[in-house]
Amino acid sequence: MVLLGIKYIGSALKNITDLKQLSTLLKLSQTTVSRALNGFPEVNEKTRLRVQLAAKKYNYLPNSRAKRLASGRSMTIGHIVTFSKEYELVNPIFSDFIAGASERYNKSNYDLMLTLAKEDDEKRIYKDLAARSAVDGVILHGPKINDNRINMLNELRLPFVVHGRSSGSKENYNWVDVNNESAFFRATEFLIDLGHKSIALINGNPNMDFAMRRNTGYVRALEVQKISIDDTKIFNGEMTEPFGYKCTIDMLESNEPPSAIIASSIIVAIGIRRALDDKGLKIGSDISVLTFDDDLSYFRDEGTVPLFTSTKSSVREAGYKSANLLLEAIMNPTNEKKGILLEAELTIGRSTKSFKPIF
Amino acid sequence: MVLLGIKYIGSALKNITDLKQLSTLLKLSQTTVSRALNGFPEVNEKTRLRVQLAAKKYNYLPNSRAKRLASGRSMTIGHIVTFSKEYELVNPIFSDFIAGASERYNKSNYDLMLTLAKEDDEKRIYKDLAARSAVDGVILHGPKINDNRINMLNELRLPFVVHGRSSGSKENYNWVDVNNESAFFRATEFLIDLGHKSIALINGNPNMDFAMRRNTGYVRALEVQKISIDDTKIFNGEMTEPFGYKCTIDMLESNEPPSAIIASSIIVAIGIRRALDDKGLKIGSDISVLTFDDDLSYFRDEGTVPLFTSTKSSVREAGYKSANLLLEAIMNPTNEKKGILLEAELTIGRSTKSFKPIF
DNA sequence: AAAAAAATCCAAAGCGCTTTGAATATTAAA
DNA sequence: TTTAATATTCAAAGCGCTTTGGATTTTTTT
Repeated sequence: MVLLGIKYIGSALKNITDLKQLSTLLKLSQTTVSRALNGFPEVNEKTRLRVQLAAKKYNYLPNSRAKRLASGRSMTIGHIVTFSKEYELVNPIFSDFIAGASERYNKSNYDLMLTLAKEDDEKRIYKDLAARSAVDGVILHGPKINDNRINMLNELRLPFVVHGRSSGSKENYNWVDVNNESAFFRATEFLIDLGHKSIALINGNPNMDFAMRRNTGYVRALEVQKISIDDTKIFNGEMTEPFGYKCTIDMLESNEPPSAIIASSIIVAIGIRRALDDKGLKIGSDISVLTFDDDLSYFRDEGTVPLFTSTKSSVREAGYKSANLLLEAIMNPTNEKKGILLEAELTIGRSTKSFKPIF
Repeated sequence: MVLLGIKYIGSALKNITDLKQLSTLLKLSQTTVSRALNGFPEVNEKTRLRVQLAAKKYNYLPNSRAKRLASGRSMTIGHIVTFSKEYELVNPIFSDFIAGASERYNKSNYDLMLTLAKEDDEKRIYKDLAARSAVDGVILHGPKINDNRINMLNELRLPFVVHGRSSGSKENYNWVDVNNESAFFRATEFLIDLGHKSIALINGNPNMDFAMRRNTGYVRALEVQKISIDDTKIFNGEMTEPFGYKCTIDMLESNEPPSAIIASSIIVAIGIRRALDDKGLKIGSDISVLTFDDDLSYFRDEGTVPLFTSTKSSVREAGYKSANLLLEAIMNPTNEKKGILLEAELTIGRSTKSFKPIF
């Protein structure tokens, strides 16, 4: 049984799957139906309502593939997440970052395309995305010092936003970053105020921009207080739990263990805690620990007084803001490039106490 | 300066952006060029080589948007990840799952589309994806007992693979799951063998299928040994670090603390450890802890003897296999539905010791 | 009431590919 | 050498939308 071009199976009405069906049903041209659904002004409001109702009734949604081709826009944002070559590490902060970004994309009907790649493949992937015109823009994760991906993306004329920044880069680009330098300056200063003089830093890989800035903040605070920098207490590496553990054990087994440790990630801090525990030391009272906290959802401390004293900044919020900036840049390609700097807040927990000698 | 349809800027040759340009350059029809690039047999091998070389030279890649429309396939797999309504939690295991899936997709030039959504929106999203024909298939995450999403996806005729299973569901579907029942049976049995009689279980949300199966395995092991089940020692909730902490504190402050605890996630186990530490108890010697371990990359224990005794199964591998099964199902729609059951391995660490009374 | 302006709608072209069906060139069989 | 079979190529249609330019209708102005 066929009625007005719509097939019925029994009494249940079948979905309409393309514009043509819908327009013949409504006795309108495809043009008008398309315009009605896309909110163009040159269509009578009564007609628009009729169209919208029919679309809803028959579960019609425009075919994404066709829409993307016809409109010349992919309505898709690419995120390329790399894992380090040695280990196959996927940074868990990206889940929360993407949760924030996704929230923004949903509002504008953009899709999110995720590519996981080995570091060596990353540049090829950007080039491919641009060549095959698969995305309208990308988010650049984990910028390094002097990151030449930025230069490359500018040359590709692919709109992008950097999550973080790249010191040394001469390029002009959009970015969303947390004030790492200031966060770590304040963190270090806070520990010095508590009387600590030997403060270790367990940081990310040294080629990462955020690690460099954090190091700068840390060093500056020590210099202000005329405390000499002890290179044996600065660690750089992949910010895993075992890394935090190992660095801490090494220090505790050395001649002069620090009285306080600053960690670059909550996951590292968890490793530090395990090491202290193994050595029979009490966090806070024996050794103070302060961590940068991305506010990862599965580690969110719900207690009134959190365990870790931290400089906290929501990576999820960074995701939302990055996405927002990128969509703006896509809509208005002539916009000036813009940087958004988020401040971290220092939250006092139970992991820091004023200095008292224990060794 | 225009040469053979290709514009030169200075001496640098400009990329070719569509088939037409490439085919006129090569003095071939679009048909032939398309076939040459897509590996069709009806094209001379010399011609194919010539085409491939030119494509590479001019950085030509077929426009994804056009290709998807013309071929009728999206070459895209959808992953819908939900966050629970109360908290906005994004499960970190999904990073590693997706890393595995992504590896498989890359091999077949599929893209991965990620949607994060509130639980309430999920069904609408599946319907939309199907209606707008945006993906060729989806992976269903976090199946619940009697999950009606499965029924819905079958009705939508959208190919899918469930990561996990759904007990009670009468539907026929593809799935990849770890043998949770057996893993937790063995874990419990192992602790009983060590002399433990009071064993707590900190599990996921009770409506989750995996949580139910784990509970079943745990209960069965106790029953086999004629140990009565103590409901006050079974906890269900979102598997966060604070949840592990809180459950443990509650038990330790009760009249009869357990001598061993089984955790459903390494993140919960970290919370347990913190609680034990706060109460001055030593993990392993005072209270044994055994955890299910998804082998999350950022928590991977590199030491020779890992801290936690665990039943381990790589969620990354599950991701790869799920992706593989889905692509198979898409290629051969008439294939029988298939289930893949992964076994977890019991790895002995330092967090479990034979029972000795401490209270 | 006719003319001008505004509102509403439509036919057809085009997005950049894939794929069908036919044409042409080459090779094998008679 | 001719014919049949095979290999290779091509022109054109079509995927399901958006968008252009024009046609038609309605409203406003004179």
